[in-house]
Amino acid sequence: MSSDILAKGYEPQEVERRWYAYWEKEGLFAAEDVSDKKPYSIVIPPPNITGVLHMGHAHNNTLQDILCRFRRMQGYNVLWMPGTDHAGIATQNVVEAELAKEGKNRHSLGREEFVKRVWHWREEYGGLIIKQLKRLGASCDWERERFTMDDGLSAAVKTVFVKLYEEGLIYRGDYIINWCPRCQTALSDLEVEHEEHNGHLYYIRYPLENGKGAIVVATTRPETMLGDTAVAVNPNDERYRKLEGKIVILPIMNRPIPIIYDEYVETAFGTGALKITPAHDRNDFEIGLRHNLEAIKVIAEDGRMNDRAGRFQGEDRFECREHVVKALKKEGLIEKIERYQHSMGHCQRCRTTVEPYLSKQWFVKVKPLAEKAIAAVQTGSTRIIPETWTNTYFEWMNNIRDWCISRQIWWGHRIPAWTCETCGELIVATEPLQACPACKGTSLAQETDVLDTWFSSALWPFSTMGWPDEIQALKVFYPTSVLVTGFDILFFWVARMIMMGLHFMKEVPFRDVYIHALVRDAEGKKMSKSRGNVIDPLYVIDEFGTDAFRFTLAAFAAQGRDIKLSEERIEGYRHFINKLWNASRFSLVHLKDFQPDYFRKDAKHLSLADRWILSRLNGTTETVTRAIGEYKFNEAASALYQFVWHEFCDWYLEIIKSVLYRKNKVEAHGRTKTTKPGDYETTRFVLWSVLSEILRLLHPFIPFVTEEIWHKLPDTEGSIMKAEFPTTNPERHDAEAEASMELVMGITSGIRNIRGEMNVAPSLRADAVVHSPDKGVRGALNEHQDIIVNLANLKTLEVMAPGERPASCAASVVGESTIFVSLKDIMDFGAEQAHLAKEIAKIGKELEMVEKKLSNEDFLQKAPQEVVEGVRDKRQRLVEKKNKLEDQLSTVSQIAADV
RNA sequence: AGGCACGUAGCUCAGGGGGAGAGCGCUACCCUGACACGGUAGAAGUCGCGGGUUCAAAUCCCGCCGUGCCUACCA
Repeated sequence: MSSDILAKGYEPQEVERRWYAYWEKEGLFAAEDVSDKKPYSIVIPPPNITGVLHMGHAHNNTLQDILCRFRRMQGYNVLWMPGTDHAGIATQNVVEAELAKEGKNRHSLGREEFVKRVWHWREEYGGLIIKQLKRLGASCDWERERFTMDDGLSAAVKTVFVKLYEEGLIYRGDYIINWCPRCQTALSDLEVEHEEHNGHLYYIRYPLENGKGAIVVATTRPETMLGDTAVAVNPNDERYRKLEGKIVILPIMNRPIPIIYDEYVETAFGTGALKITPAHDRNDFEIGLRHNLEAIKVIAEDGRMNDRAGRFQGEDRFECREHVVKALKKEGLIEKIERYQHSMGHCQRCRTTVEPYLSKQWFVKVKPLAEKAIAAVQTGSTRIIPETWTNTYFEWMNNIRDWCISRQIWWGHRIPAWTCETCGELIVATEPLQACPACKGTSLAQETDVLDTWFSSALWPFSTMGWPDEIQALKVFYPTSVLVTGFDILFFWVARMIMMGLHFMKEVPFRDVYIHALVRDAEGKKMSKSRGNVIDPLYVIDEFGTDAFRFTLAAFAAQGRDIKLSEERIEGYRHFINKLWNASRFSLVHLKDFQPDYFRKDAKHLSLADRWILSRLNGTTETVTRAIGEYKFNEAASALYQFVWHEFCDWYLEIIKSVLYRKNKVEAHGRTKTTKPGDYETTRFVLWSVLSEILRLLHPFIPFVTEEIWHKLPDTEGSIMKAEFPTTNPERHDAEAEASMELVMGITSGIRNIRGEMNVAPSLRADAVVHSPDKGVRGALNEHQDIIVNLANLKTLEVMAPGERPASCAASVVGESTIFVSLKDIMDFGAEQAHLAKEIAKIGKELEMVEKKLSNEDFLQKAPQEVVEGVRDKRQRLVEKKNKLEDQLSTVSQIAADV
């Protein structure tokens, strides 16, 4: 494109739409299955098809996109694998709600029709979040988009299931699981969320069979007593010694149940006697196994009492609780009721109180898999970053329990198992069989349960790449380079991927796991619909532009700290985008008709400012490259912010204006000053180079605006996505230039400071004098005095060895130099005295601390020599500065007195 | 109950044994030809509290307080 001048204001909407379409059309997101380039791969944490883009997605995917764009520009063959998750329970709930509005339910539809309906829903709405990710600028290889229920992934799921079953790592059995009576399905331990709840502890008297007294048990769930099959006490509990072998009569049910002895019972809790309901409590179940107790289910799948609950049949479990207590009270069997706070499990999807429930389910035997997964992190095959999460990972993995993977819903991967209706044989196979291998019977009933959604997610890193087939992509891109995710799914997903990856691929699924923080509201509260404090990413994008949004997320992404987001903060970074836009606009005006090839050969006579900005650019490139490599996105972002705004814009552009304008026949401030021939073109060359590299450094963070400007920049070809990410160049590092510029900037700021303090009108071009004892410093200042004159708005600047104090001026000390700004008619001696006194006081404080240090014998002896020397130097500098300021003060006071 | 993280300027946070930093906000002045979504200058912090290690602690260690989160089978 030609070097058009940029529009006055940056308009994100139009620019974003245009460039995203261009990137897609040009296939710039595509990974190569065969390539000489080094591979770099990331699999996206697949968002739920029911999801709409929220802040968590926005943050998560922005970071991934930064990594992918960065590596692509560095020349890697990047695969960012996208896709979505079928989200079993969540999606089923959504479609069921839709049906309910039509007065239907899934049972009236039947399984097959219902599943069809969900697929329809998915076709219609399931792609929404993908569209939203595109607005975020996500550079996924969309050609490869996968879905956890598509054919390939379903094949992977079946293969894994069958293999694990054959290896004895999947089994079916009757155990206590978490049951959601509303969703009517089993849940894994992880899908249950515990919350503190104000309940009661009921003390219930169970009379002894022999009529001689009773034993009192304490429980929070009286309704489960209907299914009690024992009362347990601790064998070491003196109080209950003599009850050995005794029988109690279970109230209401009038069922004789034994008193048993089990170490599990805590003597200190309640009465030290525990009612045992093996069918409705995990621990009771285990005690029941040890003592061969019957397990009586009294609650049905819908949370209502069943036929084993006697006269309470049909009542809701909580309603039943009240009625049981009432009945017990009536019989005088309630000893007391205490208020009691305890935690209760809730269904992650619908918040219903979860019921511990005895039922036949499928489980994964996790221990053997977990051991290898622990080792992988211990040995560093996979690194978890920040490291602090490894503790959490180990903690969980060491205490892991078997994973209940069967769900009694219809939307999901149906378990590939059949039961022979003739002989009862259980058959597990990837494809349906014609006949039972045991009895040759042909009446085979497929398992109706589906798998936990996370079962298919666990295979994501290799199932998306074509496994179990031997696919080229798998060879190139597995293991993936990094997984970027929030800690909330460390166990659900990350740990399980590591286990499955190791088991089936014999290799970890990712080298790094980068765990990022949560996005919260401005007060640090979790964003939630019910709180009403959510900020919609799409609103933010519309309002401020994607780039401002992305840069904000990156700038706040400090490791280990949550992001508190507010519109105000995003607005701040919109200003940065605008600043870049305008700096580019300025640059492009002056790069009109610029032909870099000519100057590339001849770019020799670099000015101080040129050498300085190139050196600083080099340092910034180094910082940014290192920081992204270490996942320190905030460091990279703030280094760029600092460089672009405060070095490039504030100083470099301001300095080169005099060169650029003169050549344009514009006399800056009406002054003309000769510069060496070729300066103009050299400056343009440096300006062009620096801007070009700034755009490339920023592109991973703010892809749209950088692409837009890139196409206006002379001598660029095609997309900035294909441009090389800047590399550091030792030749550009120029300590001397940085030192000289620091001197020049220091003197400039010093003069500006005096002007500000002494209320010199900004329009007034003042005269200034610098006294400097160092010949080198004088030389440098003389050489670059045009910079100071322009930026401090001076008429004249005189640099000389310390000598007589110029008349009617305010003074300040910078380094070894003393600066004088002539004030003539506007000299205010009182103000100058105050100004100097303030400076002296500041130095005095610093000096005091330094003196204290140097008077400490231990410090002088024990501290490293260079530290001691450093402090001595500092004292020297402070003393000199103080003396100079005091001289000035006494002179000014003298003059003030004379006047 | 156990574990983890955090407490630094009014706000949001970097930093992490020897000179307290940034952004926003605030104050003053300035519509100077890229940008008022801007410029220049300025004010502002016993780095949560107490102890310890050290010549030296915001920084390392211990305790406490506060905040947030995670894990847990005391009914």
